[in-house]
Amino acid sequence: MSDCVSCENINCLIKKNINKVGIQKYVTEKHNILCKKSQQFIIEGAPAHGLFFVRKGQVKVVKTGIYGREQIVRFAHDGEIIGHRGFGTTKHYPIGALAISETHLCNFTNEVLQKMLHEVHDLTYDMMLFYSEELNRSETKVRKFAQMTVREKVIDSFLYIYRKFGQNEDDFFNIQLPRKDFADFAGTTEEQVIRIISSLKKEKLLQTKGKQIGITNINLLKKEISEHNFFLDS
Amino acid sequence: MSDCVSCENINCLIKKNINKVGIQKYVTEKHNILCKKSQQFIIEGAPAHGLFFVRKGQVKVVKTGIYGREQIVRFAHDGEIIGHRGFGTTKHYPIGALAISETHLCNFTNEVLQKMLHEVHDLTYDMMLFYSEELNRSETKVRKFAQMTVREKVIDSFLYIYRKFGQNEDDFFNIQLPRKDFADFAGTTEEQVIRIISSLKKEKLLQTKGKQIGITNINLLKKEISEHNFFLDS
DNA sequence: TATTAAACCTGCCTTTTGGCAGGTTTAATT
DNA sequence: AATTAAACCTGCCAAAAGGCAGGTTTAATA
Repeated sequence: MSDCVSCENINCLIKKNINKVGIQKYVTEKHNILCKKSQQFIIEGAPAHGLFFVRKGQVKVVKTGIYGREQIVRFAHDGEIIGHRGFGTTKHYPIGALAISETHLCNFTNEVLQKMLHEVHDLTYDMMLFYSEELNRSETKVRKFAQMTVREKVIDSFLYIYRKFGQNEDDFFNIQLPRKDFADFAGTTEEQVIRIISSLKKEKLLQTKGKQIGITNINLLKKEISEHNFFLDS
Repeated sequence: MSDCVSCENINCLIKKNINKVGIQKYVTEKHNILCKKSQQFIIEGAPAHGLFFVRKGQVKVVKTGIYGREQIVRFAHDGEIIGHRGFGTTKHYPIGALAISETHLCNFTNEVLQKMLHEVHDLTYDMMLFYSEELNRSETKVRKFAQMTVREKVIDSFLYIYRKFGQNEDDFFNIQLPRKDFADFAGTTEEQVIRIISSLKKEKLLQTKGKQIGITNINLLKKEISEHNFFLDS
């Protein structure tokens, strides 16, 4: 059983505000959910029934695109919010979400959340700032998609995964994703990703071992993006 | 001179909350600014000195992209917010903004804004919802850029301009933009836009007269996008 | 361990997109 | 009205990206 006081996700907005007056009674109303690997816990288009926080685990957020193509919006792990896009005027989730590995979630229903936000103003303010940052990230992504070559987009995806999940002592990502997922995240096809991985291996920037992928020369890889491309982050 | 009470932009978040307690003293501190045509009032990368509201006029929001390519993030007119991307953790504007036609702006400094948001909680809540909607729009745009063909992206841009600015009695957009701006907005090149305009004219979906562009068959044009593409909006 | 399915890889070709060059039209200025 | 500059247009070709086919490897399962 998880209460927010003992939670160690210090980047979680609830945890950050856990000592504010009025929040306690709402926190006791949250639900704890356990998701098995590849289990979907938000279905795109379904009525929004609240906000999720990743207590521990790995999640991918997806959106059905044109011609039914799947688009991976982002990946998330400990402390991060999922389903905030369903909050606001739209009463349906615009995205789907599923656990990549076994994942513990905290869920606040929309009713609880709404009451909480109207009472705990510091939390509302933090949420506003959070959305504001998400917006900046998203618009950076728009620019990337509009202007990067496929090679750059794929490299950018690797750097994103590196930043977010890190690598183990053997220099492989701490998360296992099929090539197809990188393609859906970078906005290209599986074949292109595979081809670019091949090139990057020849250039000694990347290594693979079965499904595992790892960056062997992070600085050179970063350089390839940042050359034309000042201060991007997401 | 403009005070918010007599303002007719009912979609403006300040106007919407003008009767809430505590807001009046901040509203008197806003500045009124008049921009001439093509005058830039936000410079990308400059320290953020507050939020702008369009009282009356037409604005384009730009972002320098890769290889120095210009990306048009969005267009704005009466009642809309500009510069909200500079609010939050970043202390610099991530975007630039300039008037397309003569434009009256209202400006709140960051200090005033911050105080106001900490006192008028309904405004903060509305701002949060606003950001949330902007985020959804932005992510829809990511998907478009990732998956649409150039033709679809250009058509989508025309529909966006049509929705936002409308057309006059002769069926031309109520805003004049060069082909290059459509390209920068759609994420392609001027030549492609020109080619697609040519095709659309032959197909009797579009008309032009000098720089002016207008949609002559909105339903057919919409259909071309919505065919593969359920419920997109932005 | 043998079998099977899924994921990965590569070569080949087609389609899409981009960029240059050089022209025409339009609009602004003198 | 003549000049000039900006915007617009088109043909041509090169580069980039995508998709198919058929193979290999890897991992899961009986």
